[in-house]
Amino acid sequence: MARNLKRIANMPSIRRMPLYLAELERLRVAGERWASTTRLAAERDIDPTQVRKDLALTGVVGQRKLGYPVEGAIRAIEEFLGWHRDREAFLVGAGHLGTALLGFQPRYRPGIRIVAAYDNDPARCGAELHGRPVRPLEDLVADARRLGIRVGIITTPDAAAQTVADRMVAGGVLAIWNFTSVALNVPDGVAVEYAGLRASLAMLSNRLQEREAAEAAAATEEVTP
Amino acid sequence: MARNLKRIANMPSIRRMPLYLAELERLRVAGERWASTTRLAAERDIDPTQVRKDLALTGVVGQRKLGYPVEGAIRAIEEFLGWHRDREAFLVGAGHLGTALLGFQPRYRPGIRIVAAYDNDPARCGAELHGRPVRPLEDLVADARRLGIRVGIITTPDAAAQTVADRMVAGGVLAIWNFTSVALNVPDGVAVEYAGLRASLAMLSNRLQEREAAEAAAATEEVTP
DNA sequence: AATATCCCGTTAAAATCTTGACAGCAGATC
DNA sequence: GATCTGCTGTCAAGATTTTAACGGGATATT
Repeated sequence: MARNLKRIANMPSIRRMPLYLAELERLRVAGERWASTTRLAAERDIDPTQVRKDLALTGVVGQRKLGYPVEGAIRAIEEFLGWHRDREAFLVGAGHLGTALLGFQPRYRPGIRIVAAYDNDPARCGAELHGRPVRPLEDLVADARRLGIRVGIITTPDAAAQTVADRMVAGGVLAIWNFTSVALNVPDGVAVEYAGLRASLAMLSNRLQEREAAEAAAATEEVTP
Repeated sequence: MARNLKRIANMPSIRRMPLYLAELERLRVAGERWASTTRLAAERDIDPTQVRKDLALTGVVGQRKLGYPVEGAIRAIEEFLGWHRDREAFLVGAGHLGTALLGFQPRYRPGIRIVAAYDNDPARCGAELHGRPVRPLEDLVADARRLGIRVGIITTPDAAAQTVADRMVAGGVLAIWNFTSVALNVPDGVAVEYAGLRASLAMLSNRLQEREAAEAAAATEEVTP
């Protein structure tokens, strides 16, 4: 039974959760106690029914006429995603992107707490980056085992990605957040999630092209109506 | 007709394009001339038919028995996404993340070329970051108009996002790559794409929880089979 | 030359995801 | 206290996306 919890929640729903969370947190800060899906949906251009279905996945129950309790919904989503407690993570690749991730406020990388960074470059090792030590890559496996690290983040150049992933797996990591464009080869039990910066950039380019095509079409239309 | 190019391509297909591109570029570097969807798909855990359908969108045509021409497919995808030529872009928010984006190799932010950064903090302005000038936010609108900038990137804290977006729109920007979690309010003609770092993190957390649940279930099973 | 194999491209079926419809209740209004 | 409104929760329909099935040509093999 527990084995078959697969596919209870669908992917798009999970990807939308952070949107709701952000909106709900804004409402909380504004002092609101209740949030209706009507408002939530309008902000993000989603169907209200969709929002209700998504929220239903988290177990939060709404109040007719009022909506969902802001605090309760936030807690429910966070628990659903496992963001109510931070997991310790290692980051490999202390370049620009890695440094940026280390510098993020906890609010911007919820669910994880990066406890150490690793790098191949001896010049970078030994130093501290935003309060976290930068250590040589060789130590990763032993450190991960010792500390029971379950989450790894890869922000290296593409060329190093597979090697790093191998070490993470050897160290017992179960989930890898991959910022490279390499298709990582890992055993079945390990989850790899592609950060997908290029994917969202692809969407942006595509939509920009649409806009420009529409512009061009409109211009043509004026000439030949 | 040109008006109705909407919904020719579906969203998931577009998001997958960069994966194919990365794989094809690896093959090109390896000296391969042909790429079969069988191999492409196996790498990324996608159905081969899906890959063929996606590639069909770009207009590239394959060769029976051999596959798709590596060079041709790369060119086709790049043109489909509008990545064959870089668009000039402004970046606002010269913090950690903004700096990281400025420092990326062109290969890692294809389709755009960031020509200047803007920031609210006078201490940051005037300097250069990875060869690009950092200018005061007040200048953004005029600069964007003068240079005909179409793409804006927001890497500010959430609080500043809407103000920045307003200025971008005023400056004539048509597409915004939004790294904040704010639901931006923009006119109809402007496209906003959420970078969605938190969305992919949500997926990762969810899958990690699945793995751990599976572990726990397996452990229980041993006790009570 | 005939046969076998590989892989594209298209059409059909299945699965997933989104949107619409509506019953029902809580609270506000009159 | 009756009515009206706003919002939840669920079921059904619709749209989109993925997977399966298969015909057919190009190349290699015997």
